[in-house]
Amino acid sequence: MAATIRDVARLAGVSPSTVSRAQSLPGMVNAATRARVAAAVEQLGYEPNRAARGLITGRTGTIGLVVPDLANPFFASLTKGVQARARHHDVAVFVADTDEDPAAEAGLVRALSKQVDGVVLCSPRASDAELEAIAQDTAVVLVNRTAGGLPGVTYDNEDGMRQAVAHLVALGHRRVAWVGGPATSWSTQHRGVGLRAAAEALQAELAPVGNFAPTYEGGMAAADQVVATGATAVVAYNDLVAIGLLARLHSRGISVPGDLSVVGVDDIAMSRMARPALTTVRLPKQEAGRIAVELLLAVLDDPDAAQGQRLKHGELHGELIVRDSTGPAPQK
Amino acid sequence: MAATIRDVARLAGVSPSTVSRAQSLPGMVNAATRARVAAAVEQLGYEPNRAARGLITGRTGTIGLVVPDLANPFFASLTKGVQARARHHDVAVFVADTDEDPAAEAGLVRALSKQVDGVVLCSPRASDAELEAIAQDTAVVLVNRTAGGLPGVTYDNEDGMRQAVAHLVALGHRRVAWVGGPATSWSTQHRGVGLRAAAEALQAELAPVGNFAPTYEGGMAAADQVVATGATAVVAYNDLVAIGLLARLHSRGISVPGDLSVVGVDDIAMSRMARPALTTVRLPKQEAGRIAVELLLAVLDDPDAAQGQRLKHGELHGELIVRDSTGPAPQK
DNA sequence: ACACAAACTGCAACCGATTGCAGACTCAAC
DNA sequence: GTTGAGTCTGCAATCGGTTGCAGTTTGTGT
Repeated sequence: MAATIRDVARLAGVSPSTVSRAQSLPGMVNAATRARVAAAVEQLGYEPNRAARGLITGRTGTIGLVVPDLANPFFASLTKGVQARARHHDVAVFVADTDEDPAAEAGLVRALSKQVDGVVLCSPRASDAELEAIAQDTAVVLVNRTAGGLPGVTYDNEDGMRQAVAHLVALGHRRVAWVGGPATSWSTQHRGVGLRAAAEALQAELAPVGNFAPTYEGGMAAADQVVATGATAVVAYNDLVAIGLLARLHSRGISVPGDLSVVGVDDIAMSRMARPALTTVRLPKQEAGRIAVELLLAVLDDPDAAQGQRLKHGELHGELIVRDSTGPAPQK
Repeated sequence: MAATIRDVARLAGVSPSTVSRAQSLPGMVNAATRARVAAAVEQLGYEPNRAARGLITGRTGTIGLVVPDLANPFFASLTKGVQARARHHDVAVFVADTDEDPAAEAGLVRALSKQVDGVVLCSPRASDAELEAIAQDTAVVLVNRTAGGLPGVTYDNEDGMRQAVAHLVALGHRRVAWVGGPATSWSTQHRGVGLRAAAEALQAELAPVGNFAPTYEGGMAAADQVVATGATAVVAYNDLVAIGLLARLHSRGISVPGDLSVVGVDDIAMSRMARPALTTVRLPKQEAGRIAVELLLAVLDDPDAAQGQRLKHGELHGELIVRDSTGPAPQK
């Protein structure tokens, strides 16, 4: 069994209170005593039990992270960012994966909320009302989503889409297909809006082909519909979908970018390994994770800031990375 | 603030003890009382605080998971397996990522150990002695590694490598290069042993090119050395490395599988998306995660089983998935 | 109506920490 | 030698649960 504060106290010949203070308020205890305590701590390899501390202080030094799918590299990177930042603040992270199941979301947050100080919720599918209800009794920071006045970090999807469309239009494309992700996804909606706005501004035509799973399979499923639109370029919800498109287009003998240009979103590691390497809007994923942690810790330090008017919100910008999957529009 | 057991007790008009028992030992409390408690629980959305329970029972219902790199799809899948199984047992999971830093390992486990019942350690780089020391005061289950008599789950690397070599030899390859992963990696060692044994048995020649980072970059870095060996086929430490090889070989104008056949290990999602699609030894990743959880829970239920003689250990088998990156050896 | 067992329920102690408060000690000044 | 201020340290309460033990009901047999 691991050492408790009492074991340390006994060994150092002081009371548990003194041990506790020696750790957290060193100035308050005599240097000689402090040294004895430090020696005992060292000898026993003592680490305070955060759970117990949490009961008293209300701060467990633990946060939760809820993501739709850890196998999606986008969320894996984001998780790494959260991890890294959390460790930097000496905070532990609970990770939960909803498996893209909206129903599991609320339950997971509820289950988590008791054991953590707050939760980072990524790309939640729940309604605004549900999210605000959750935020009633748990500190919440959203990622890839806005809801009510909840603090969060998002990407400027409109701007990213504008970059993508501008790139395609410059290459001579006039008709651009759009493969959306889950219909309830905030990102899908905002990317759709951004695309429509950009298409209008740049006098291109947008051809949405509907909503698909945000996966490789989703892209495979969407490919033929994309071809049927007669578009010369396509923007996919994310890179996974774009790579699925690439695969299906390849097997149908459609050349990329010769016949069709493909643009993704995210810039996951896989994208530069794709053949052809994928042109995509790079989103700073780890950065988003880091900011989410900072936001959450800030909210925890001053809950009123979040409840009141000055809500915190970070917005990150994507950057178009041009690779080999986009090229001049074919001459008809 | 979330509801506590006292709130529920007050609302139901009973004592906290009764609420506690109504939850855990339903048979011990009157049906009518139990119903009142259940209603109160429902109304308040009460969930017991695991941390507090853990102080008494010694079981927090939480386990830790330590992986080298969450951005590596292999570990992402494994994590999903752990998650899923843990949720099934109503156990929460702390995930920590060491960023492939062996020094961080022990520290993370130490930090985790106070807040969890046990830890699943994936592909640890620490020495056997260090691992056994850790296991002294924390229940540990290893994945991709054996050490002392610690319980764990591993893959039969020898058999997987045998399948790969047999496949290559059948295609006429006689000289096979081997790109190893981190030198301290248990998997690297066992795959190396398996390859040597298989090569000897099948009268092929093995050309090891050294140790590389288990990443896409590692593969890029190894490619030219592989070519220099004059081998007609190469087995890579994992799929990430294999895909890195593919990329560098492509840019050097070396045809796969025309000039060189490439085999990976893991079968991550990316592998079937690679061009050419990667032949690889598929390892059941989520399965490993699930088994690790079962093992850990079994150890927790009966610690002596692990300390004593009947140590638990799971071994999984890989399966060669033949895709397009392997073909007949070129005629010289 | 009374005794007695069985079935419930509540009291109080406990887990491992933190922290307000008060007591003990040191030391200097009068 | 007392007094007073200033440090340091320990006592005890507390957090949210769990559980051994004892007390209260309830129901049954006579």
